[in-house]
Amino acid sequence: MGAGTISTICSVNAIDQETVTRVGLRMSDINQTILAAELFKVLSDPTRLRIVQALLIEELCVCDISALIKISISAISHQLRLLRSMKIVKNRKQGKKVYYSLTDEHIRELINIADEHIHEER
Amino acid sequence: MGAGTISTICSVNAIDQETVTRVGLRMSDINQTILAAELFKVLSDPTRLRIVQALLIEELCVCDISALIKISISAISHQLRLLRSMKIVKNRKQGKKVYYSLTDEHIRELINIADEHIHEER
DNA sequence: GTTATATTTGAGCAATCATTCAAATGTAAT
DNA sequence: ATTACATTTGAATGATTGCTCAAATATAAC
Repeated sequence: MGAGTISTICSVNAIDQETVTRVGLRMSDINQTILAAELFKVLSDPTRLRIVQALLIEELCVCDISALIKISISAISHQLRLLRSMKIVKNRKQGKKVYYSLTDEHIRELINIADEHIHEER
Repeated sequence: MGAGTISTICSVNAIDQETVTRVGLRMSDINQTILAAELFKVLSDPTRLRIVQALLIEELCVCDISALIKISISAISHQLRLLRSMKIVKNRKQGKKVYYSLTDEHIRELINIADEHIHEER
């Protein structure tokens, strides 16, 4: 037998090496892919997406987000922390309350296109 | 004490009910949010996103995708099944091979916008 | 200071998920 | 029918994740 150490990968002959290298050259950098995946991941949870959708309308405090989305304050706060770490939202304190808002409008475009995709029956 | 059964939620007084109802009226349907989250979730895994990026360039067989992305054929096949179930990709058989391609070009827009977002230093 | 309210945080838990492995299916050549 | 190759599938596993609960901050009113 012999052959390489990679056992689960296709036998060498089957791969169209020309195609693989051609496409490989046109693919973006893997690190960029990972960053993009992270961005999509932020929007991949219904709770987080709902928070973002709400903040697209106007700035809100934690308490009101919780009432609006009907999820515990603690859960909201955990998700806001994640959104903050990803630089999707920013916050400002006013008295006892903390108000959150979006840092970026690109998010709006992403959500709009996703909605378009969904509305197209197939 | 007294009050309602919801203990983790903000005490009633703190919620700005007017704000909550105003924003609530402008929010999209929760089911639509869930569908959009599902779409984002498809793109939230680096392996899946890489597959989609490759198929944006041209149609590929499972074997070549595996060689290109350097992930086992089995893992690729599992992800392709998921992508198929979400109607993101379609396939055609030719001999022993199965060729996959994208069903929809909206995906390209989503990925482009995500890339724009990433390239903006902050 | 104490009390009350608003938010954050950490640990713990159940659920989800991406991958691997082994076995099964499909397809073509001998 | 047998062999070889390409892909699919199911079970198992380790890792990640979203939520809850309890406790900790932070801020303001008393």
